[in-house]
Amino acid sequence: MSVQKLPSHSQDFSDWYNEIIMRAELADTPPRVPEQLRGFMVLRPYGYALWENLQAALDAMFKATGHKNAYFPVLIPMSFIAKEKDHVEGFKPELAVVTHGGGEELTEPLVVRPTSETVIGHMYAQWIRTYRDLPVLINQWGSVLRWEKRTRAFMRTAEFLWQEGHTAHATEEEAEAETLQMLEIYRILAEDWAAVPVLTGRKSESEKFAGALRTYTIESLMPDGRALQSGTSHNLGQNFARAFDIQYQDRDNTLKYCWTTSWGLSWRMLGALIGLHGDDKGLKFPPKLAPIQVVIVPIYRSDEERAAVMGAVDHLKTALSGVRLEVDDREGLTPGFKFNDWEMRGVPIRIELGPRDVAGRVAVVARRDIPDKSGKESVGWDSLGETVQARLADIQAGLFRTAQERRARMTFTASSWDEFMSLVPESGGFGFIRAYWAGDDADEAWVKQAAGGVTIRAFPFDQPTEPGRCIRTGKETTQVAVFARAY
RNA sequence: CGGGGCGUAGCGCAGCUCGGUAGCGCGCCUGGUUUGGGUCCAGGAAGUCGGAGGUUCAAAUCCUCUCGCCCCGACCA
Repeated sequence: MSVQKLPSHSQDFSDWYNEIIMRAELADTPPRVPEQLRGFMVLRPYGYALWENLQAALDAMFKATGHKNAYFPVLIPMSFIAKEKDHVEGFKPELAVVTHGGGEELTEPLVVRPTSETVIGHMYAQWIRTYRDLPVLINQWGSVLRWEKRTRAFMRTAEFLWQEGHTAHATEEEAEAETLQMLEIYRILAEDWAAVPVLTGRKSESEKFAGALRTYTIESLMPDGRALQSGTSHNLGQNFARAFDIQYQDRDNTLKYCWTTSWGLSWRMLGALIGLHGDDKGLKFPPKLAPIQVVIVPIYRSDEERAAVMGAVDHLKTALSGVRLEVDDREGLTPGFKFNDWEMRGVPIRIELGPRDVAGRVAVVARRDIPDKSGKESVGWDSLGETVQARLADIQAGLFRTAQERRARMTFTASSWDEFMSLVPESGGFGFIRAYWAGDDADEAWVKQAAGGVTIRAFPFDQPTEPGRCIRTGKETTQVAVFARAY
């Protein structure tokens, strides 16, 4: 309930982001003792409610595509992690290791899961016997731990809440179809629920998941022009099946290795929607995920007025059943204060209800996405429910459209290395650059070095039909890559 | 891990150059007042001055070491 101004969303995005998360009571910082205990985050009730809404939407889509939820242990034997060569190399630097239990030194160190392919692979090896057992379609909601060096609330934390899906299939085609299907579900969550436009595509060799055959990604673009990898789906090929001996007996009576996939989306998606939709007044939550969709601010002077207004509030509550509603009946705060407070917290619609409105059996409906008076309208009680639904849908669509337009303004194409470099500032984000690419791992590393941390975010699904020249090698190619600096 | 900035009440900061025992704004508590865009008034609570060591009669202030936070890099599904 501070009256301090927020940092500017467009000018000082980093400051704005850190500040709004604390101010809106989405998250807080836990104690840092010992000093190495860094990068953890307390998710407060308002932030958790946002996560629950996201979770509900995503979980429903998982269930609708035949997946079931299960749960696996947090601690994984070190030897499991080491079974897949690329996997251990990728994760070793960020593992937290438990060496003691019950006061005794363990015979083998245990790793706090950085992801669960290994334990789940181990279990699948025991559960899968025949082609009739396939496919296995399981998802886990939980948290994982990766000892990250540079952390940032929601976007990169040491421990994070997420879901990880793990599936096993008889054929490569099925596994690939599953991988792409889950990426599409992530796209729907991002765009239709979080109102976050995302670029969909495949990761380069050097950016793919440790142990995967192919990694697909959804990439969003923050207002400061940095890319944020917002969800990934991996076709693991037979790498984990071989490492954990996940085999099935096929119709032809021979033993075959399964094809497995994994896919994960974390609370980083919340970071994306928090960062993307805000303005200098605070958050703007997309209605479909907003913890509070509508807040009613009652206005009165005398006790009689109070009684009349609060009576009307009860009436409106009934009219608005089905929306996530909060009544701000806090005493001693002026309406103006409450207006600003709820705007800061990102509530899409505010209803102002005072004696004048009660007399006319109307209420003032104010939109978070349209500032000041122009976003207000007086609506009769009878049509209030209908109007609110319509405005919520309109706000949802508007947030997405605005974000899409901004992304379009920050998406460039480069047809030569010089042109590419002219688009890249010395530091900080600048947007997406589309460019023809025929380079290899070494070329990618070279670009990263030469352009100060710019990487290939994805080879987008949206590819050109005309060939062009690779900005690095000069070779003719039909492949386009999208480059950016990432979070 | 490199470069830069900063640690003083819950939050934002002043005081440090030139040592003398801590202050401002917001928030918080109490009472009153106000309530259609961040009410006003009065009273009050709250700080090992990031930590350790040193110099000194005396340290927020000077010296040494150390820890943390933020920003920019490196690292990172």
